[in-house]
Order: sequence, then C-alpha cells, then structure tokens
Amino acid sequence: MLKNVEFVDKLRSSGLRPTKQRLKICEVLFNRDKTFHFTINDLAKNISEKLNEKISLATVYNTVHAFKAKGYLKEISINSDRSYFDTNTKIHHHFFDEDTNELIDCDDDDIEKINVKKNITGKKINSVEVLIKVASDNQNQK
Amino acid sequence: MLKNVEFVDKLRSSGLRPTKQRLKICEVLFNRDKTFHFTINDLAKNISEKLNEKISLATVYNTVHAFKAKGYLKEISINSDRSYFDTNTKIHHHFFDEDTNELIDCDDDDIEKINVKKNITGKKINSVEVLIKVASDNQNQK
DNA sequence: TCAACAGTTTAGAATAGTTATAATGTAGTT
DNA sequence: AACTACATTATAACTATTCTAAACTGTTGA
Ligand SMILES: [Mn+2]
Ligand SMILES: [Mn+2]
Ligand SMILES: [Zn+2]
Ligand SMILES: [Zn+2]
Repeated sequence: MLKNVEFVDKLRSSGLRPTKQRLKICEVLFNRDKTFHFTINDLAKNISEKLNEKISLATVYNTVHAFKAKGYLKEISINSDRSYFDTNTKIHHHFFDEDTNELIDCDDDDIEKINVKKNITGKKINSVEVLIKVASDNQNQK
Repeated sequence: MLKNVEFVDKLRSSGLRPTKQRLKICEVLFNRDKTFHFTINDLAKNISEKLNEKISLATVYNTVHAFKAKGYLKEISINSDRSYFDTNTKIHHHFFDEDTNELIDCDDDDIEKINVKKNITGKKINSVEVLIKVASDNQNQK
C-alpha cells in the first residue's frame, strides 16, 4: 500500500522519470495488499475501463517492460499465446487452472524444498520453479 | 526406431490417414533413439533443408497439432514468443539454458519426488513439473 | 475396379500479440 | 525560459500462428 510520493521516489531511484502514466500504472499494479498476475491486455483494459484513463497501448507495453527490466515485475510463460506478468518477483511456484487459465501463487511451504541432484557443467542454476496444472475434478476434464 | 510400416499402423490406429507428409514427419520426429525438443520452425527447416522435401508450413502446423492431440507430442511454453514441442510426452522436468535457449530433459531421479501439500478445492492435479533455469557460470550473466 | 466421399494438403490471406517508428510532448537541469 | 534527454503516442510493421477455400488423395464399398 504505497502512496503516490513513494512511487515517485521508487521510479526516480531506478532512473525512470515519474510520469503521469507510470504513476497511474504503479497505482494499479502495486497499490494493493496482494501480489497478482495479469496480461498486458488485462492491464490496458483495467486502466481504460475502470479508471477511465487514456494510456496508449504502446506506453503500457513500454512501462511493463521497463518495470520488468528494473525487477518490479516478472514475466511468466504458461501459454504461448499471451504473456503473463507477476507482481510477485520472488522465485515461487504456481498452480495453473486449465479450466479458467488462472495462475495461482503457491506458498513456499506448500511444496517441500526441491533438491536438484544433477547440474549442467559450466552453468549455474538461476531458478527452480514448479508448475502444477490443475483442472476440474469431475467427469468432463478435457 | 520404428519403420515406415509401423508409422502407418500408428497413424491409422489413431484415426489419422497415413499420408506422405505425415509419414515423413513421423520419420523426422520419431525415428530416433532419444526424445528431443523442437519448434515448428526447426521442424519445417529440417524437412526442407536437410531432407529436401517440400511440405507446406500449414501442413507442418496441422500435423504437429494433430500429433499433439493424439498424445504423440507435448507442447512446452518457456518463452512467449515461440512454442516448443517435445517428443517425450511423459510428465517430466526440464533445464532451460538461458544462454542458448535450449531445453534439456531432466531424469526423474535427478529431482526428488515433489510433495505438494496444498490443493485447490474441486480441482485435481494433472501434472507437477519443474523448470530449472540455468545460465553461464562466469561473470557476464545477463 | 473405380466412383464417391471424407479427410488432407496447400498457398495465401487473415489474425493477434507485440515491437518499431518518428513525431510530439514533458521532466529535469541550467 | 530554454535546452535536452527521456517519454508518450498513433500508427505501421513484424511474426508466429490460424483460417480459408480450392485442389488433391486415401479409403471404402458397390
Ligand atoms: Mn507473438
Ligand atoms: Mn501470436
Ligand atoms: Zn506468481
Ligand atoms: Zn522434455
């Protein structure tokens, strides 16, 4: 739950000018209790419909990429036809609901620490993340 | 290492007509010792360059999707801008080399069995897969 | 054997998410 | 206020993928 002034600082301290558009996007993304997942389309719709603001789609893309580059967002690929972004930038696991296409964060203590026994020579491990695909329990699971 | 006749049977038994194009694609994909990962583009290039055959790109897409629907291929999303396919259709884990964009299968016994303690009500778990991102060990890791 | 039909291939058009362009606008600095 | 670098914008371009509809082919059964 940050205030506008804090976003201004945050942006400036990472070398990004605190423009109206970026501050508005900060509000939408970071002025919340919980982290969440979104697509660029979700975000653009959210801004134009609910907030009645006009931010160019190009700016939404630019901003999301800038925030990702600064480590304020993380990109997640579950489905090749659209990119998901995550305001939770830590390494963490997900449930993916195949019925609704919804991503759900998995608490660290919901999965025991993963022990990777193999390693690739000359390479270091940057992340180990689990994806758990779930779907409706009843008969008609596609 | 299947022979042509076996592919004919395999296709027919899954309700797919054994056409020249499908048989050629079967050869490329399944006539090997090891499973592997590819993109549609890789596959199309492979066919046109190395095998000097002319299969329409639309047919390559159609066939890969048909094979996926029949369970002969699995789609993997690591990167939102292109889809990877896997001739290993079992549930399994991957290393992803961020330097080369290469996917590497992880043997089952390289990772201890994953214990998921949480579950989503009304949903059943279809798969639990781990993605391990690796990159060059030295100074310049982007 | 062969006509008929459903399934398949194909080139090319269409689509959709994303990125590039280049003109206009704005924040920060002097 | 003037300058400059950075940012926004509309729109064009790009690219992976899907769609279309016409031509072709495998299969069936008379
Ligand atoms: Mn794309
Ligand atoms: Mn696309
Ligand atoms: Zn998440
Ligand atoms: Zn694999």
